[in-house]
Parts: sequence; C-alpha cells; structure tokens
Amino acid sequence: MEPHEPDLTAVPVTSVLAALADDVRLQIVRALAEGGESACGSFDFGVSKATRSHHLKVLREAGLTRTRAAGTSRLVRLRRDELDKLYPGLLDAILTQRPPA
Amino acid sequence: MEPHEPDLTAVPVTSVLAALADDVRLQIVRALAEGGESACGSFDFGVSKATRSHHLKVLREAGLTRTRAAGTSRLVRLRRDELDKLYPGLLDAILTQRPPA
DNA sequence: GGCGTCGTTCGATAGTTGTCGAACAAGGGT
DNA sequence: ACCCTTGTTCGACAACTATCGAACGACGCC
Repeated sequence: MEPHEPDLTAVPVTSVLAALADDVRLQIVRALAEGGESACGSFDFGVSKATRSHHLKVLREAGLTRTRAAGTSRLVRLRRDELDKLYPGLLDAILTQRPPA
Repeated sequence: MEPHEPDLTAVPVTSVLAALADDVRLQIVRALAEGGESACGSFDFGVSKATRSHHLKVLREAGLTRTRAAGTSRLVRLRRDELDKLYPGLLDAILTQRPPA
C-alpha cells in the first residue's frame, strides 16, 4: 500500500484547514509538534483505534504528516518544514496554546 | 436580532479553522481582506443568497467577521486586528495565494 | 507454526453541513 | 401606499464525516 502522501502544493488550502479543524486531529498534531515522530498507538485520545486510524489517514492525505513502517508499528511525523515553508506561521498560530481566560 | 458576534478568545480554534475550511467562505474572507468592508450582496460566488447568508453566519459566529446594518444592506468586515493578535500569521498564511504550480 | 500486538479496512449508524427554493422581514424610493 | 431590493429564516434534501465493532493483514516473538 502506498501511503498516499501528496505533494503539499497539490492539496487545496481548504483540505489542510479541514484536516486541522477537528479536536482529535489537532491533539495529534500538537503531540507530534512536541514529541516528534511517534507511533500511531501513542495517540490515545479516547477514541477507538479505528477512529484514530481514520484521523491519521485524514492528516496524511491532507499532506500534514508522513508515515513509515517500523516493524509492527507505524511511525508518524509532522511535515513541519514543508508546512512552514508553504504556510508560514500557520502551525505556530494554531499550536500556540491561548490563555485560558 | 443581536448579530451574535462572540469574543474571539471564546471560540475554539477548531471552529475558526472549520469556518475557513470552505471554498466559498475562503473566497469571502479573501474578498474582505482585499476590499475591506463590503455589503453581503457583493459576494456572488455562484451560490444562492440563502447559502451566502448561511456562510456569512458561520463566519460571524466563528468570530471572523463583524456585521452592521446600513440602510437596506448589511456591511461585513474582517476582524483582522483581533485575528492577527490571537493567531498571528494565520490569515497571512492562508490568504497568500500560492504559486499555481 | 502459532499467538499476540499493531494497525487498516469494512459496513453501519448517527450527526453535521452545504445547498436550494420559498416564505418572510426591513428599508428606501417613487 | 406600493413595490423593489436586500437579507434572514425555514424546511428539505443530499453529501460528507466522526464514530464504533468486527474482520482482516502484517510483523515479531516464543
């Protein structure tokens, strides 16, 4: 199975934004931004593994992540440099935790 | 009818992103960023006025725009300064037209 | 080889969303 | 007063999406 990781410039902005416009996926992206490359299973945000797999697929197909096999696991990482180049400031703006009040 | 324009800090990031993750709404935001305050009717992007009204409502309730009545029309404007303050770089990153290739 | 782990895929389902036409409301002009 | 313009709201409908359990596949290990 090709992991279907598109060229970021070929992904419409709306798809990138839609991929980020979900709470679970945003948590995944935040975790990746902080923790670097991580196994799929490390994102346990109260959803089933089927749902998690679905969200990772959305992120991957929106050009936000890359996935590679590593034994029985799969390692996911943010395509941060590409994102920062194409959408400078986007990730920073989104990932910055806002003041609670 | 109060226009229901929330405090931006009270709007979840995902709602802001979701509001921007639609082609019609993104066109509206682009037009507002370029043209400043505009009447609702000036956004004729091939959708009915009902649909346009719906999209403007989504943008307003996501904290992206402000609306004020002006005679028979309604003028809409981007809350750019607030957005730039809370999400620095977000609008710029999104509104910048990417190279076609 | 067999088993457990990790992850994807399938089918189903409930909820959300984009779209429309039609009906309604508010203003301005003649 | 009438009408036309401008927008909003109300169903209705189709399309998409988030979610799950279950079945399946791939890999390492014992």
